[in-house]
Amino acid sequence: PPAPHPRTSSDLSYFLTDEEDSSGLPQAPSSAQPPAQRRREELREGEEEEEKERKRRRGRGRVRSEALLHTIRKTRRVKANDRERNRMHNLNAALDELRSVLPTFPDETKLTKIETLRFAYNYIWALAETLRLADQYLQGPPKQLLLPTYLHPADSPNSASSSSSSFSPPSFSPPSSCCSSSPLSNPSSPAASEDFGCANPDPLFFPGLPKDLVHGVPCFAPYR
DNA sequence: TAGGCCATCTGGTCCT
DNA sequence: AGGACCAGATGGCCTA
Repeated sequence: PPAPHPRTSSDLSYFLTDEEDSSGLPQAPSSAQPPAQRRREELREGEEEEEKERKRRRGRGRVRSEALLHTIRKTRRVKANDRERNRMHNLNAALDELRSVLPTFPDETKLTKIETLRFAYNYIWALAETLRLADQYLQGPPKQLLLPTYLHPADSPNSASSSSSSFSPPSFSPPSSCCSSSPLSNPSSPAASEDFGCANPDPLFFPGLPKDLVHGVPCFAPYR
């Protein structure tokens, strides 16, 4: 697991300069306490200060010392940071969920955020295209059906990560809901995407369609 | 070592 | 007023 980020709001000392430490503000609890606990206590302190301030305001007008204002601002900032961190965690969780339903190559490193979004775009497009062509087939089967396939980000010539240009996946696993778990040939090699035809498309990737129709699969890259 | 990716903080703006 | 959202800044980690 990745090491925790060294700079988090859990460590309140990050917010305190030397100057602030000597300003008479409540000092952060002893560093012997876990940072999270320290932060919670700091937060409680700030909330208490805020409550006192509210009462004071209700009572006899606004009397705020600079130190108090500073504490209140700091408390709000810490809360906002927590919310923002949580929001980003939720966003990342959603991205992870999206990754989990996309086809992946064995031993492939995790897709980056931008790759995940672009790949999802392509993948959905390819699935929609497959449905459309399958529908065409049902209207009247052509001799040969050209099915679309998505372009894996690792294969995309316009990939966000140019560093992946040397990537040469031997096979990939389709989503579990798609078909068998047997390794499938990669339907979109860079060369194939140039001439719009993949040499060895695997029919397993197109469940429910006659094998002889799944042939000469073109490789599209709708997202640029 | 440079560049890419990421997590986090931060202040501004919008919304409820 | 407070929370959500956003974009810029910053610094750490990793890889070529």
